[in-house]
Amino acid sequence: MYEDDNITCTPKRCVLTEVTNSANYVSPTANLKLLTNVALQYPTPPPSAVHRKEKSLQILCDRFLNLYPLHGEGPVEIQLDSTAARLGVEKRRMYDIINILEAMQCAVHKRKNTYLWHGGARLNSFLKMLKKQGEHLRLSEALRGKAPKPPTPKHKTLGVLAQRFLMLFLVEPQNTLINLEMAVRVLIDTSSKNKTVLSPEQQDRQHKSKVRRLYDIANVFISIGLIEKVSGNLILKKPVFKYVGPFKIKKCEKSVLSSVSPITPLSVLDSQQKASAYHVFAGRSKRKLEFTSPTSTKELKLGVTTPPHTPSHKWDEILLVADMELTRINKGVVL
DNA sequence: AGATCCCGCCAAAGT
DNA sequence: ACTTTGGCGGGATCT
Repeated sequence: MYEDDNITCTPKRCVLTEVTNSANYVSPTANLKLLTNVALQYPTPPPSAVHRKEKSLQILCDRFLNLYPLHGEGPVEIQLDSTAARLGVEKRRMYDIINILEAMQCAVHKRKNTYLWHGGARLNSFLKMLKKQGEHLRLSEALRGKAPKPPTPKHKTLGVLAQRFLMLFLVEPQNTLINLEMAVRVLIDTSSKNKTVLSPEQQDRQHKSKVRRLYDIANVFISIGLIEKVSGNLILKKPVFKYVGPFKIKKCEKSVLSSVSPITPLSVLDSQQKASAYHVFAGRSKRKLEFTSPTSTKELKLGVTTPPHTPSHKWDEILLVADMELTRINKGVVL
């Protein structure tokens, strides 16, 4: 059922005697032993090579969603260990995925080893809240160095990072392209690091680490259908991402339906909603994912200037990103 | 060579 | 003390 996804074709049949040079009949048991030995003779199929892609978080998440669809019935319980086994991965990888999905309200940590899967049932409303939160954090301004970068909590950093990464898309005009460099810049809290004045070396390490995480996050976001990687842009070599959610129906590799536009309008994002909860995640644990406590915004009092709608075509998009990128490059290191 | 990011060590949080 | 979570970055792989 599962696990068959990777199989591309059936290995070519061949008679045992061809392989063993033996014409004598052997019992099934002996056969097995023989085959095992023969198999060991052959060079172990490249343990890596093509396999790396197969092991990507995106693929893994795809397979995970195969087991637990975004658009399923009622909530379902997920056992991490057994799921990991079914998917044939280390349990550690399950944490990578489930943490991000949890941050998207797709699942809730119920108890040890157990999550309650809600799928995308809450996604739309949650995205609305994320956008609000993003505006509250003034991420749009922060992106352009017009506002301080919001401090980041210490727990659930992957989940928080995922949420904030997504906020960037929600807060910006539709179709804004965002690259990882831009994102990391706002998402790294450089301001108050206690007294630890990050040495330029540590800074670089931190930066790289954050980028790694964003790659991970981007991969599951892509799997969920929230964002897309925009490839082949002529201006920037680095990849940029584009928001395409919520609920872009995953195009199944196998069957292609006739319908064309599986993209749900983003109208939901424009409506207002009272966002009262900062603590998004239920649960009594210390490892609670929380939105940054209400930023004590008394220093800068600017109205949120999120542009209403700026339908822009490709070039505008690219130029926007290019502009920001150039600005960064020219500006060098900034606080 | 630089971008991408899998893998798993090991420490913190939880029981 | 033991187990479960998950931060983190070395280095393999891909472009």
